[in-house]
Amino acid sequence: MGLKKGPWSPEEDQILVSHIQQYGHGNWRALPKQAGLLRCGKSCRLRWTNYLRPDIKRGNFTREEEETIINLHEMLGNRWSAIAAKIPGRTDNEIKNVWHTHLKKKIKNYQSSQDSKRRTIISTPKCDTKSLENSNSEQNIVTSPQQCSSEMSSVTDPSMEKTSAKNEEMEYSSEYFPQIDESFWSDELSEEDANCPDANIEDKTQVQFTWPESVEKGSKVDDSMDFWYNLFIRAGDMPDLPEF
DNA sequence: AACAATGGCAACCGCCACAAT
DNA sequence: TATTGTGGCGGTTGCCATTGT
Repeated sequence: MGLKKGPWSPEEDQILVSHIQQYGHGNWRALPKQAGLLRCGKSCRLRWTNYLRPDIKRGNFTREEEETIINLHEMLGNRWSAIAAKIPGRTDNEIKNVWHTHLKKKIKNYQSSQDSKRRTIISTPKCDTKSLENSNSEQNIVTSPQQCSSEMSSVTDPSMEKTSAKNEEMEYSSEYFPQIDESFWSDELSEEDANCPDANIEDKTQVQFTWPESVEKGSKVDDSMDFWYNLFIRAGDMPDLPEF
């Protein structure tokens, strides 16, 4: 009753900081009353942990921090507090925000450019694209590991309904997310990506089968290679794979 | 210059886990 | 064992600044 909400004023910040410096924050619920703040304890705790704590690091995230977030998110998912615990001076809220506003988009763009680079399907005579088509009646092209894996899951469980949220989850799934390289950190498409020969191709069955040069044995891309390998096995033909 | 659309971020909300009673 | 209080977490909202038309 009568509690203030919304943005904190500098005066409120000052009161909270000096009270915590003097008495600590043993009991958040009791704190605002003791400090003379018209805020709920929860609001005080959030303000302190996300903004006023002396060990908070302000300013833009460094490239190393962003990379750490991406790697940890790959391992931990949306466990922001666990991720924050590994990045000194950053809060879970801040990391969550930077993920949703910057990194998610970056990853999406990067994935599409990488998918475009290693897009499948085979123009060599050894590859039987017809059988690929037959194995997938709805679409005659498999454009990405993500798309493929979702389609395969629908094969194993045709009744399964996928919501858009689920699809988005698949889209951002890192199962086939390759190691990031320099191009990831650019907001612009690289010249190479922009000129990617299959970017505008209409007949995607004619797309050349290539692995990106950056792929190295032992990288996470190996998982997707296994995937493609299995797919070709299913399709009944196997293209020549490059040596590493 | 005015308005609309978009993005970034701080703050709030609802839920959950856990400890104390 | 059930209830209550508290802190913590992740998802969401809403404000404000910036950008586009």
